[in-house]
Amino acid sequence: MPQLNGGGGDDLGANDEMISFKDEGEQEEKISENVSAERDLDDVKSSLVNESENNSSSSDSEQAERRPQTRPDSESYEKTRDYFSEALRRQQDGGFFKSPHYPGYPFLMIPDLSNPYLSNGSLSPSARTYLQMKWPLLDVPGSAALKDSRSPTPGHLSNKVPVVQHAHHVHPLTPLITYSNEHFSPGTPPSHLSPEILDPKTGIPRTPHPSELSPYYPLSPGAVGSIAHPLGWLMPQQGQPMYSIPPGGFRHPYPALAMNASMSSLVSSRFSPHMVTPPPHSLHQTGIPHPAIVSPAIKQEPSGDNIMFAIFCDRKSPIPPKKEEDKKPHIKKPLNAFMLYMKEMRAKVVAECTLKESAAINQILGRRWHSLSREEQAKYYELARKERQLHSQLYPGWSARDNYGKRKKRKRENKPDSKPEGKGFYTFRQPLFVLEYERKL
DNA sequence: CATCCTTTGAAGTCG
DNA sequence: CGACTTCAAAGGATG
Repeated sequence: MPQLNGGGGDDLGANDEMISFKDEGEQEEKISENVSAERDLDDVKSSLVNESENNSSSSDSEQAERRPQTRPDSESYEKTRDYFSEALRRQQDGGFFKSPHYPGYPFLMIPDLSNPYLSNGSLSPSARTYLQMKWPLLDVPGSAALKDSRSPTPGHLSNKVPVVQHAHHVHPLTPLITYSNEHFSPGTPPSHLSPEILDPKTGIPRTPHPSELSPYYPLSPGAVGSIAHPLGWLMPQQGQPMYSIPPGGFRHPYPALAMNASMSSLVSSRFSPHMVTPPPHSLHQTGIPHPAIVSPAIKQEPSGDNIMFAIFCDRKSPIPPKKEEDKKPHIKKPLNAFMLYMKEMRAKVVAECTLKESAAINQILGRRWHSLSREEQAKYYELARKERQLHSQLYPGWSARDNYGKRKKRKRENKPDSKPEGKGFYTFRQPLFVLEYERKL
Protein backbone atom coordinates (compact mmCIF):
# COMPACT_ATOMS: atom_id res chain seq x y z
CA MET A 1 0.00 0.00 0.00
CA PRO A 2 1.20 3.45 -0.67
CA GLN A 3 2.92 5.00 2.16
CA LEU A 4 1.22 7.96 3.54
CA ASN A 5 3.00 11.12 4.14
CA GLY A 6 2.78 11.70 7.74
CA GLY A 7 3.63 15.36 7.50
CA GLY A 8 1.35 16.33 4.72
CA GLY A 9 3.51 15.25 1.87
CA ASP A 10 6.85 16.47 3.00
CA ASP A 11 8.43 13.15 2.56
CA LEU A 12 10.07 14.57 -0.46
CA GLY A 13 11.88 16.96 1.62
CA ALA A 14 14.45 14.61 2.86
CA ASN A 15 16.71 17.54 3.09
CA ASP A 16 16.23 21.21 3.18
CA GLU A 17 17.18 21.75 -0.37
CA MET A 18 14.60 19.38 -1.52
CA ILE A 19 12.03 21.24 0.42
CA SER A 20 13.10 24.51 -1.01
CA PHE A 21 12.77 23.52 -4.61
CA LYS A 22 9.67 21.67 -3.93
CA ASP A 23 7.79 24.90 -3.91
CA GLU A 24 9.25 26.51 -6.93
CA GLY A 25 9.50 23.72 -9.31
CA GLU A 26 7.79 22.46 -12.34
CA GLN A 27 4.18 22.29 -13.07
CA GLU A 28 3.36 25.49 -11.45
CA GLU A 29 -0.15 25.16 -12.58
CA LYS A 30 -0.51 22.30 -10.25
CA ILE A 31 1.21 23.58 -7.25
CA SER A 32 -1.56 25.54 -5.72
CA GLU A 33 -3.85 22.64 -5.89
CA ASN A 34 -1.17 20.28 -4.88
CA VAL A 35 -0.64 22.03 -1.65
CA SER A 36 -4.17 21.41 -0.66
CA ALA A 37 -4.64 18.27 -2.57
CA GLU A 38 -1.44 16.55 -1.76
CA ARG A 39 -2.63 15.27 1.50
CA ASP A 40 -5.83 14.31 -0.09
CA LEU A 41 -3.89 12.58 -2.74
CA ASP A 42 -1.91 10.73 -0.20
CA ASP A 43 -5.01 9.85 1.63
CA VAL A 44 -6.56 8.32 -1.36
CA LYS A 45 -3.47 6.54 -2.53
CA SER A 46 -3.93 3.83 -0.07
CA SER A 47 -7.34 3.15 -1.38
CA LEU A 48 -6.43 3.22 -5.00
CA VAL A 49 -5.72 -0.39 -5.45
CA ASN A 50 -8.71 -1.71 -3.70
CA GLU A 51 -10.79 0.94 -5.18
CA SER A 52 -9.58 0.14 -8.60
CA GLU A 53 -10.39 -3.43 -8.05
CA ASN A 54 -13.93 -2.59 -7.30
CA ASN A 55 -14.30 0.43 -9.41
CA SER A 56 -11.36 1.34 -11.51
CA SER A 57 -12.36 4.91 -11.77
CA SER A 58 -13.19 7.30 -9.11
CA SER A 59 -16.00 9.69 -9.14
CA ASP A 60 -16.04 11.69 -12.28
CA SER A 61 -17.33 14.69 -10.54
CA GLU A 62 -14.68 14.43 -7.96
CA GLN A 63 -12.03 14.10 -10.55
CA ALA A 64 -13.37 16.97 -12.48
CA GLU A 65 -13.34 18.99 -9.38
CA ARG A 66 -9.89 17.99 -8.45
CA ARG A 67 -8.28 18.02 -11.80
CA PRO A 68 -9.93 20.31 -14.23
CA GLN A 69 -6.71 20.56 -16.18
CA THR A 70 -6.56 16.89 -16.78
CA ARG A 71 -9.03 17.28 -19.52
CA PRO A 72 -6.32 16.72 -22.09
CA ASP A 73 -6.46 13.18 -20.89
CA SER A 74 -9.68 12.83 -22.68
CA GLU A 75 -7.94 13.82 -25.84
CA SER A 76 -5.24 11.34 -25.40
CA TYR A 77 -7.83 8.89 -24.42
CA GLU A 78 -9.58 9.47 -27.65
CA LYS A 79 -6.35 8.72 -29.38
CA THR A 80 -6.03 5.74 -27.23
CA ARG A 81 -9.39 4.59 -28.32
CA ASP A 82 -8.32 5.09 -31.86
CA TYR A 83 -5.48 2.79 -31.16
CA PHE A 84 -7.93 0.38 -29.73
CA SER A 85 -10.10 0.54 -32.74
CA GLU A 86 -7.17 0.04 -34.98
CA ALA A 87 -5.90 -2.77 -32.88
CA LEU A 88 -9.26 -4.40 -32.79
CA ARG A 89 -9.71 -3.99 -36.47
CA ARG A 90 -6.37 -5.54 -37.17
CA GLN A 91 -7.05 -8.25 -34.77
CA GLN A 92 -10.30 -9.03 -36.41
CA ASP A 93 -8.60 -8.94 -39.72
CA GLY A 94 -6.19 -11.40 -38.40
CA GLY A 95 -3.47 -8.95 -39.01
CA PHE A 96 -1.89 -9.59 -35.71
CA PHE A 97 -1.77 -13.21 -36.37
CA LYS A 98 -0.50 -12.97 -39.84
CA SER A 99 2.74 -11.93 -41.25
CA PRO A 100 4.68 -11.81 -38.09
CA HIS A 101 6.96 -9.17 -39.27
CA TYR A 102 8.20 -8.82 -35.77
CA PRO A 103 8.08 -12.36 -34.73
CA GLY A 104 9.83 -11.71 -31.54
CA TYR A 105 7.21 -9.40 -30.21
CA PRO A 106 3.91 -10.91 -29.83
CA PHE A 107 1.55 -8.75 -28.03
CA LEU A 108 -0.18 -10.44 -25.27
CA MET A 109 -3.73 -9.51 -25.77
CA ILE A 110 -4.69 -10.68 -22.43
CA PRO A 111 -7.52 -8.59 -21.26
CA ASP A 112 -7.68 -7.00 -17.98
CA LEU A 113 -7.28 -9.48 -15.27
CA SER A 114 -10.00 -8.15 -13.17
CA ASN A 115 -11.41 -4.88 -14.16
CA PRO A 116 -10.79 -3.89 -17.68
CA TYR A 117 -13.44 -1.33 -17.84
CA LEU A 118 -13.54 2.16 -16.78
CA SER A 119 -16.58 3.59 -15.25
CA ASN A 120 -17.70 4.89 -18.56
CA GLY A 121 -17.63 1.43 -19.96
CA SER A 122 -14.50 1.91 -21.92
CA LEU A 123 -11.73 -0.51 -21.74
CA SER A 124 -9.08 0.60 -19.41
CA PRO A 125 -6.10 1.66 -21.43
CA SER A 126 -3.73 0.21 -18.97
CA ALA A 127 -5.68 -2.94 -18.99
CA ARG A 128 -4.96 -3.42 -22.59
CA THR A 129 -1.39 -2.42 -22.62
CA TYR A 130 -0.39 -4.07 -19.52
CA LEU A 131 -0.08 -7.53 -20.79
CA GLN A 132 1.08 -6.50 -24.14
CA MET A 133 4.13 -5.34 -22.43
CA LYS A 134 4.43 -8.05 -19.96
CA TRP A 135 6.72 -10.26 -21.88
CA PRO A 136 8.49 -8.09 -24.30
CA LEU A 137 10.77 -10.85 -25.39
CA LEU A 138 8.17 -13.44 -25.49
CA ASP A 139 8.35 -15.76 -28.35
CA VAL A 140 11.80 -15.14 -29.47
CA PRO A 141 12.85 -18.68 -29.23
CA GLY A 142 15.53 -18.67 -31.78
CA SER A 143 16.57 -17.87 -35.24
CA ALA A 144 14.08 -20.30 -36.61
CA ALA A 145 11.37 -18.09 -35.35
CA LEU A 146 12.74 -15.21 -37.23
CA LYS A 147 13.35 -17.10 -40.36
CA ASP A 148 9.82 -18.24 -40.25
CA SER A 149 8.51 -14.79 -40.07
CA ARG A 150 6.06 -15.30 -42.84
CA SER A 151 4.28 -18.13 -41.29
CA PRO A 152 0.82 -17.04 -40.36
CA THR A 153 0.75 -19.01 -37.22
CA PRO A 154 4.13 -20.43 -36.74
CA GLY A 155 4.29 -23.45 -34.65
CA HIS A 156 7.02 -21.98 -32.63
CA LEU A 157 4.76 -19.26 -31.58
CA SER A 158 3.75 -20.85 -28.46
CA ASN A 159 0.23 -20.28 -27.51
CA LYS A 160 0.82 -20.81 -23.94
CA VAL A 161 -0.08 -17.24 -23.81
CA PRO A 162 -2.09 -15.35 -26.29
CA VAL A 163 0.24 -14.18 -28.90
CA VAL A 164 -0.48 -11.48 -31.30
CA GLN A 165 1.63 -10.84 -34.26
CA HIS A 166 2.09 -7.65 -36.06
CA ALA A 167 1.00 -7.08 -39.53
CA HIS A 168 3.56 -6.19 -42.07
CA HIS A 169 4.63 -2.63 -42.20
CA VAL A 170 2.83 -1.83 -39.06
CA HIS A 171 4.87 -0.46 -36.35
CA PRO A 172 4.49 -2.86 -33.52
CA LEU A 173 3.63 -0.12 -31.19
CA THR A 174 1.32 1.92 -33.25
CA PRO A 175 -1.90 0.04 -32.96
CA LEU A 176 -1.38 -1.03 -29.45
CA ILE A 177 -0.23 1.92 -27.56
CA THR A 178 -3.22 2.06 -25.46
CA TYR A 179 -2.27 4.34 -22.78
CA SER A 180 0.27 6.73 -23.81
CA ASN A 181 2.31 9.25 -22.04
CA GLU A 182 0.65 11.96 -23.95
CA HIS A 183 -0.72 13.63 -20.98
CA PHE A 184 2.70 13.62 -19.53
CA SER A 185 4.48 14.88 -22.54
CA PRO A 186 2.32 17.22 -24.44
CA GLY A 187 5.26 18.29 -26.50
CA THR A 188 7.16 16.29 -28.96
CA PRO A 189 8.19 13.21 -27.18
CA PRO A 190 11.52 11.64 -27.66
CA SER A 191 11.45 9.24 -30.45
CA HIS A 192 12.15 6.39 -28.17
CA LEU A 193 9.12 7.27 -26.18
CA SER A 194 6.86 7.76 -29.03
CA PRO A 195 4.93 5.04 -30.64
CA GLU A 196 6.07 6.52 -33.85
CA ILE A 197 9.56 6.99 -35.05
CA LEU A 198 10.34 10.60 -35.29
CA ASP A 199 12.80 11.93 -37.67
CA PRO A 200 15.61 13.23 -35.54
CA LYS A 201 16.00 16.26 -37.71
CA THR A 202 12.47 17.17 -38.51
CA GLY A 203 10.70 15.58 -35.68
CA ILE A 204 8.16 14.42 -38.15
CA PRO A 205 6.83 10.98 -37.59
CA ARG A 206 7.90 8.61 -40.19
CA THR A 207 7.51 5.02 -40.98
CA PRO A 208 10.21 3.19 -39.20
CA HIS A 209 12.46 1.07 -41.20
CA PRO A 210 12.72 -2.35 -39.76
CA SER A 211 16.34 -1.83 -39.13
CA GLU A 212 15.48 1.12 -36.98
CA LEU A 213 12.87 -0.46 -34.93
CA SER A 214 15.05 -2.04 -32.42
CA PRO A 215 18.16 -0.34 -31.35
CA TYR A 216 17.87 -2.47 -28.29
CA TYR A 217 17.87 -5.87 -29.78
CA PRO A 218 20.50 -6.27 -32.38
CA LEU A 219 19.76 -9.20 -34.49
CA SER A 220 21.93 -12.08 -35.07
CA PRO A 221 23.18 -12.59 -38.58
CA GLY A 222 20.50 -14.06 -40.67
CA ALA A 223 17.76 -12.75 -38.58
CA VAL A 224 15.00 -11.16 -40.51
CA GLY A 225 14.20 -7.71 -39.52
CA SER A 226 14.59 -6.03 -36.28
CA ILE A 227 12.35 -6.25 -33.40
CA ALA A 228 10.85 -3.25 -31.90
CA HIS A 229 10.32 -3.48 -28.28
CA PRO A 230 6.66 -3.26 -27.52
CA LEU A 231 7.56 -1.58 -24.32
CA GLY A 232 9.84 0.85 -25.92
CA TRP A 233 7.67 3.64 -24.70
CA LEU A 234 7.84 2.30 -21.26
CA MET A 235 11.38 1.20 -21.09
CA PRO A 236 12.99 3.46 -23.51
CA GLN A 237 16.37 3.67 -21.97
CA GLN A 238 17.83 0.41 -22.85
CA GLY A 239 14.95 -1.27 -24.37
CA GLN A 240 15.30 -3.68 -21.63
CA PRO A 241 12.46 -5.89 -20.94
CA MET A 242 10.50 -5.49 -17.85
CA TYR A 243 12.30 -8.53 -16.73
CA SER A 244 15.45 -9.83 -18.06
CA ILE A 245 15.97 -12.97 -19.97
CA PRO A 246 18.47 -15.40 -18.68
CA PRO A 247 20.92 -16.90 -21.06
CA GLY A 248 19.46 -20.02 -22.41
CA GLY A 249 16.48 -18.63 -20.76
CA PHE A 250 13.96 -20.51 -22.72
CA ARG A 251 14.74 -23.50 -20.74
CA HIS A 252 13.86 -21.68 -17.67
CA PRO A 253 12.20 -23.46 -14.82
CA TYR A 254 8.96 -21.75 -15.30
CA PRO A 255 6.66 -24.65 -15.99
CA ALA A 256 4.74 -24.33 -19.15
CA LEU A 257 1.87 -26.12 -17.63
CA ALA A 258 1.75 -23.74 -14.81
CA MET A 259 1.78 -20.98 -17.27
CA ASN A 260 -1.02 -22.48 -19.17
CA ALA A 261 -3.03 -22.94 -16.13
CA SER A 262 -2.34 -19.56 -14.80
CA MET A 263 -2.54 -17.77 -18.02
CA SER A 264 -5.68 -19.44 -19.05
CA SER A 265 -7.31 -17.86 -16.14
CA LEU A 266 -6.15 -14.57 -17.44
CA VAL A 267 -7.34 -15.12 -20.91
CA SER A 268 -10.76 -13.99 -21.72
CA SER A 269 -13.16 -15.82 -23.91
CA ARG A 270 -12.15 -13.37 -26.55
CA PHE A 271 -9.28 -15.61 -27.33
CA SER A 272 -9.80 -18.73 -29.16
CA PRO A 273 -8.62 -21.86 -27.46
CA HIS A 274 -5.92 -22.44 -29.97
CA MET A 275 -4.20 -19.46 -28.64
CA VAL A 276 -4.01 -20.90 -25.24
CA THR A 277 -2.90 -24.38 -25.86
CA PRO A 278 0.55 -24.56 -27.23
CA PRO A 279 1.72 -27.26 -29.49
CA PRO A 280 3.70 -29.61 -27.39
CA HIS A 281 6.73 -29.46 -29.56
CA SER A 282 7.02 -25.81 -28.98
CA LEU A 283 7.32 -26.10 -25.31
CA HIS A 284 10.98 -26.65 -25.21
CA GLN A 285 11.54 -23.93 -27.68
CA THR A 286 9.25 -21.43 -26.24
CA GLY A 287 9.17 -22.35 -22.68
CA ILE A 288 8.76 -18.72 -22.37
CA PRO A 289 10.36 -17.25 -19.40
CA HIS A 290 8.70 -14.50 -17.68
CA PRO A 291 11.06 -11.63 -18.08
CA ALA A 292 11.41 -11.45 -14.37
CA ILE A 293 13.59 -14.44 -14.47
CA VAL A 294 17.20 -13.59 -14.37
CA SER A 295 19.81 -16.19 -14.30
CA PRO A 296 22.14 -15.85 -11.42
CA ALA A 297 24.93 -16.67 -13.78
CA ILE A 298 24.74 -13.31 -15.38
CA LYS A 299 24.48 -9.87 -14.14
CA GLN A 300 21.03 -8.80 -13.37
CA GLU A 301 20.65 -6.56 -16.30
CA PRO A 302 22.02 -8.08 -19.42
CA SER A 303 22.52 -5.78 -22.27
CA GLY A 304 20.44 -6.09 -25.32
CA ASP A 305 23.26 -7.98 -26.85
CA ASN A 306 23.22 -10.41 -24.06
CA ILE A 307 19.54 -10.82 -24.41
CA MET A 308 19.80 -11.49 -28.06
CA PHE A 309 22.69 -13.75 -27.46
CA ALA A 310 20.57 -15.64 -25.08
CA ILE A 311 17.79 -15.69 -27.53
CA PHE A 312 19.66 -16.79 -30.54
CA CYS A 313 22.18 -18.94 -28.90
CA ASP A 314 19.81 -20.80 -26.78
CA ARG A 315 21.24 -24.19 -27.38
CA LYS A 316 24.71 -22.86 -27.42
CA SER A 317 24.40 -21.32 -24.06
CA PRO A 318 27.78 -21.33 -22.45
CA ILE A 319 26.16 -22.26 -19.22
CA PRO A 320 25.93 -25.96 -18.74
CA PRO A 321 22.32 -26.92 -18.32
CA LYS A 322 22.93 -28.78 -15.15
CA LYS A 323 24.64 -25.88 -13.59
CA GLU A 324 21.81 -23.75 -14.73
CA GLU A 325 19.35 -26.02 -13.11
CA ASP A 326 21.25 -26.03 -9.92
CA LYS A 327 21.09 -22.34 -9.61
CA LYS A 328 17.74 -20.98 -8.95
CA PRO A 329 17.06 -18.23 -11.38
CA HIS A 330 16.60 -14.84 -10.00
CA ILE A 331 13.04 -13.76 -10.27
CA LYS A 332 12.76 -10.08 -9.85
CA LYS A 333 10.19 -8.35 -7.88
CA PRO A 334 7.31 -6.97 -9.79
CA LEU A 335 7.55 -3.30 -10.29
CA ASN A 336 5.47 -1.10 -8.14
CA ALA A 337 3.50 1.81 -9.39
CA PHE A 338 6.25 4.30 -9.03
CA MET A 339 8.75 2.07 -10.72
CA LEU A 340 6.45 1.68 -13.63
CA TYR A 341 6.03 5.38 -13.74
CA MET A 342 9.74 5.89 -13.65
CA LYS A 343 10.27 3.50 -16.46
CA GLU A 344 7.86 5.35 -18.58
CA MET A 345 8.93 8.82 -17.74
CA ARG A 346 12.63 8.57 -17.23
CA ALA A 347 13.59 9.04 -20.82
CA LYS A 348 11.39 12.04 -21.11
CA VAL A 349 13.01 13.69 -18.16
CA VAL A 350 16.42 12.77 -19.42
CA ALA A 351 15.56 14.22 -22.77
CA GLU A 352 14.34 17.41 -21.24
CA CYS A 353 17.45 18.06 -19.32
CA THR A 354 21.06 17.19 -19.54
CA LEU A 355 20.94 15.14 -16.45
CA LYS A 356 21.69 11.54 -16.73
CA GLU A 357 22.34 10.60 -13.19
CA SER A 358 19.55 8.43 -12.14
CA ALA A 359 19.61 9.71 -8.64
CA ALA A 360 18.82 13.17 -9.87
CA ILE A 361 16.32 11.96 -12.37
CA ASN A 362 14.63 9.99 -9.71
CA GLN A 363 14.28 13.02 -7.56
CA ILE A 364 12.52 14.78 -10.36
CA LEU A 365 10.39 11.79 -11.01
CA GLY A 366 9.55 11.55 -7.40
CA ARG A 367 8.30 15.08 -7.45
CA ARG A 368 6.38 14.52 -10.58
CA TRP A 369 4.88 11.47 -9.12
CA HIS A 370 3.48 13.49 -6.32
CA SER A 371 2.17 16.04 -8.71
CA LEU A 372 0.22 13.48 -10.62
CA SER A 373 -3.47 13.51 -10.25
CA ARG A 374 -5.26 10.81 -8.49
CA GLU A 375 -6.38 9.12 -11.63
CA GLU A 376 -3.00 9.40 -13.18
CA GLN A 377 -1.46 7.66 -10.27
CA ALA A 378 -4.29 5.21 -10.18
CA LYS A 379 -3.31 4.15 -13.62
CA TYR A 380 0.04 3.07 -12.34
CA TYR A 381 -1.28 1.54 -9.21
CA GLU A 382 -3.59 -0.51 -11.29
CA LEU A 383 -0.78 -1.45 -13.56
CA ALA A 384 1.34 -2.43 -10.64
CA ARG A 385 -1.48 -4.41 -9.19
CA LYS A 386 -1.76 -6.38 -12.37
CA GLU A 387 1.94 -6.72 -12.44
CA ARG A 388 1.88 -8.36 -9.07
CA GLN A 389 -1.09 -10.42 -9.97
CA LEU A 390 0.45 -11.82 -13.06
CA HIS A 391 3.73 -12.24 -11.33
CA SER A 392 2.10 -14.28 -8.65
CA GLN A 393 0.37 -16.35 -11.24
CA LEU A 394 3.54 -16.93 -13.11
CA TYR A 395 5.55 -17.71 -10.05
CA PRO A 396 3.14 -19.11 -7.53
CA GLY A 397 5.84 -20.06 -5.13
CA TRP A 398 7.84 -16.94 -5.45
CA SER A 399 8.19 -14.64 -2.57
CA ALA A 400 10.01 -11.40 -2.17
CA ARG A 401 11.82 -13.23 0.51
CA ASP A 402 13.63 -15.13 -2.20
CA ASN A 403 15.48 -12.01 -3.15
CA TYR A 404 15.81 -10.71 0.31
CA GLY A 405 19.37 -10.14 1.28
CA LYS A 406 20.65 -11.44 -2.00
CA ARG A 407 22.09 -8.18 -2.96
CA LYS A 408 24.47 -8.15 -0.08
CA LYS A 409 23.87 -4.50 -0.11
CA ARG A 410 25.93 -2.72 2.35
CA LYS A 411 23.62 -1.47 4.91
CA ARG A 412 23.54 2.21 5.32
CA GLU A 413 24.86 2.91 8.71
CA ASN A 414 23.87 6.52 8.67
CA LYS A 415 20.51 7.95 9.02
CA PRO A 416 19.09 9.38 5.85
CA ASP A 417 19.47 12.93 7.08
CA SER A 418 23.01 12.49 8.17
CA LYS A 419 25.74 12.93 5.65
CA PRO A 420 27.87 9.89 5.29
CA GLU A 421 31.01 10.29 3.33
CA GLY A 422 30.57 9.67 -0.32
CA LYS A 423 27.13 11.08 -0.29
CA GLY A 424 28.26 14.62 -0.46
CA PHE A 425 27.96 14.88 -4.15
CA TYR A 426 24.40 13.91 -4.22
CA THR A 427 23.51 15.51 -1.01
CA PHE A 428 24.65 18.91 -2.05
CA ARG A 429 24.84 19.02 -5.77
CA GLN A 430 22.09 16.87 -6.99
CA PRO A 431 19.32 19.09 -5.73
CA LEU A 432 20.91 21.92 -7.65
CA PHE A 433 20.72 19.88 -10.78
CA VAL A 434 17.16 19.15 -10.08
CA LEU A 435 16.44 22.72 -9.25
CA GLU A 436 18.00 23.85 -12.47
CA TYR A 437 15.88 21.42 -14.35
CA GLU A 438 12.79 22.46 -12.53
CA ARG A 439 13.43 26.06 -13.35
CA LYS A 440 13.74 25.28 -16.99
CA LEU A 441 10.29 23.90 -17.09
C1' DC B 1 33.92 -3.92 -10.67
C1' DA B 2 30.81 -3.52 -6.87
C1' DT B 3 28.38 -0.28 -4.52
C1' DC B 4 26.19 4.17 -3.78
C1' DC B 5 22.85 7.51 -4.82
C1' DT B 6 17.76 8.60 -5.24
C1' DT B 7 12.85 7.94 -5.63
C1' DT B 8 8.15 5.20 -4.10
C1' DG B 9 5.87 1.16 -2.99
C1' DA B 10 5.50 -3.74 -1.75
C1' DA B 11 6.82 -7.03 1.15
C1' DG B 12 9.96 -8.84 4.07
C1' DT B 13 12.08 -9.13 9.04
C1' DC B 14 12.27 -8.02 13.80
C1' DG B 15 11.01 -6.70 18.46
C1' DC C 1 1.29 -4.37 15.01
C1' DG C 2 4.52 -0.87 14.10
C1' DA C 3 9.12 0.20 12.80
C1' DC C 4 12.57 -0.80 10.00
C1' DT C 5 14.91 -3.04 5.90
C1' DT C 6 15.34 -4.74 1.31
C1' DC C 7 14.51 -4.69 -3.51
C1' DA C 8 12.58 -3.43 -7.62
C1' DA C 9 14.91 0.62 -12.20
C1' DA C 10 18.39 3.60 -13.80
C1' DG C 11 23.10 5.20 -14.87
C1' DG C 12 26.72 8.29 -13.42
C1' DA C 13 29.79 8.71 -9.48
C1' DT C 14 32.74 6.68 -6.33
C1' DG C 15 36.11 3.76 -3.92
